[in-house]
Amino acid sequence: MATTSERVRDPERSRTAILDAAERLFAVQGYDATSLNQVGAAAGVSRGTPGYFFGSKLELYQTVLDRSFAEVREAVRKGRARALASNEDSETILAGAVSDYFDFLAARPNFVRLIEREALSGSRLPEGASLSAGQEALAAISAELGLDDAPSGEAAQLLLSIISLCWFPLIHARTVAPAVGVELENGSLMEQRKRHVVALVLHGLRGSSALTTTSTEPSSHD
Amino acid sequence: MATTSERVRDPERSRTAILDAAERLFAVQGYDATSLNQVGAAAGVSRGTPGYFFGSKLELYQTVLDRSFAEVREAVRKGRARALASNEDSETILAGAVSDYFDFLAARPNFVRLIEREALSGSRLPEGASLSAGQEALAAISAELGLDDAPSGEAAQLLLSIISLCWFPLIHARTVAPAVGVELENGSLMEQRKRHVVALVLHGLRGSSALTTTSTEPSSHD
DNA sequence: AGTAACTTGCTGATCAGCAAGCAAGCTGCA
DNA sequence: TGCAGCTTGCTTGCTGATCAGCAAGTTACT
Repeated sequence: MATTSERVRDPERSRTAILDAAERLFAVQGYDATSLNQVGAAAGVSRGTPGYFFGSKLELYQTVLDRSFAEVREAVRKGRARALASNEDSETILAGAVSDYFDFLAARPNFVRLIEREALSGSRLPEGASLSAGQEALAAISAELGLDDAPSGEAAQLLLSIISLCWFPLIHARTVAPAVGVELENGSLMEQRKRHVVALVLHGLRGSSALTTTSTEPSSHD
Repeated sequence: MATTSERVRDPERSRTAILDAAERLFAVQGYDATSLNQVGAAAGVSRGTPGYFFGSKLELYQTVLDRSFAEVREAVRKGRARALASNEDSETILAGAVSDYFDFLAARPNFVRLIEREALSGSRLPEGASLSAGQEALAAISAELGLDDAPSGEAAQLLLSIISLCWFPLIHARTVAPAVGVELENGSLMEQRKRHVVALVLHGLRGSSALTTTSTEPSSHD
């Protein structure tokens, strides 16, 4: 109180504020379109402070990415643990997992946009962080489908389809979706979309070789 | 001497060369990261020529987009006409359409990237061009499923799922796909992905209400 | 000779990174 | 206890580079 000068020094708070601001700005505007000036202003510090804490714009960006991946990785781990501890049947677990993943992405537009921009920039994802999350998810779904090794890659293909279906409407809610007659701009319409995705995955699963090994030719297993 | 022919003047050729170069550069690098200098160089003209023909960078970009949409619209129209003229059953037509759409997108990475960047920029698509292509595709699939009016939006939801599944692997072949154990970097791996997508859509269709609840049983259902 | 098809010079704006500066607190020593 | 001197947190001035758009110039074709 007596020491309430204009600025309270708190490097941890500054660091976090800068990371939060940078994550949002990089996600919304992209890397190039975001200036350190903007990041500083949004974080309530000066133009030079992001550089002071993170060295360079690029290092700041990489720190943002790392933090996001860590969060995703943690979420996948927890989701898997919950599924393992559950007593539901495979279909119910899978339906719940798809629904949860849909909601997870919907709640993290910054993450989705950052990855999307990474993809457009042509770069690969940092192998450690992304692979560990992806492989954990793959292990979970493989186990659930009883395809632990899955040399055919069926589980991986299905997982990629689930991600595709959950991911796309978030990115293209204002572009492709309305063009084909699907409105997604409010929550209940997005819920409807989610139900369709869950149903499609379940129906696809029932008819696929993953559980029945009968539908498609087991052509070149050797 | 008389015609040193170092430069042949040909405005039509220059225009097209500039549009081609701009389409590629905008798709690969994005709007902001692409300078008119680069466009001119890639098109074999000087730094000022793109501005001379198109007025401004923004007008050049919009012309690029318009040209791309026109091509897509035409492709959808032809695909629909072909499907209408065919005598195959619904499932076969749908499987072929999904496969063709997958290949169509794979052959047009510039288009996919341009739309993706539009989505990330937050802008909507030009209503005329995108709606006409999307609604035409929707009409085609609705007719095929016997859901001409489809107040439930089932056909639109399915169409959006098809687009999601075909679109996503093209964008995320180097990001999400390898993270979950799906490699897509060569043609045969992409073919495998396509087969999975077609199978998933067909299985999902068989189990969905689209064919089983609303209309009379189609003749093909086993 | 006239006009369309280009090119080149210029201007003001923006940005990242560096370096210098300033201020807030801490540490050690009297 | 007090204060000098140092470290850390943070700001501001500067520099070289890039870019879009415009104006003025130049070349080719009719």
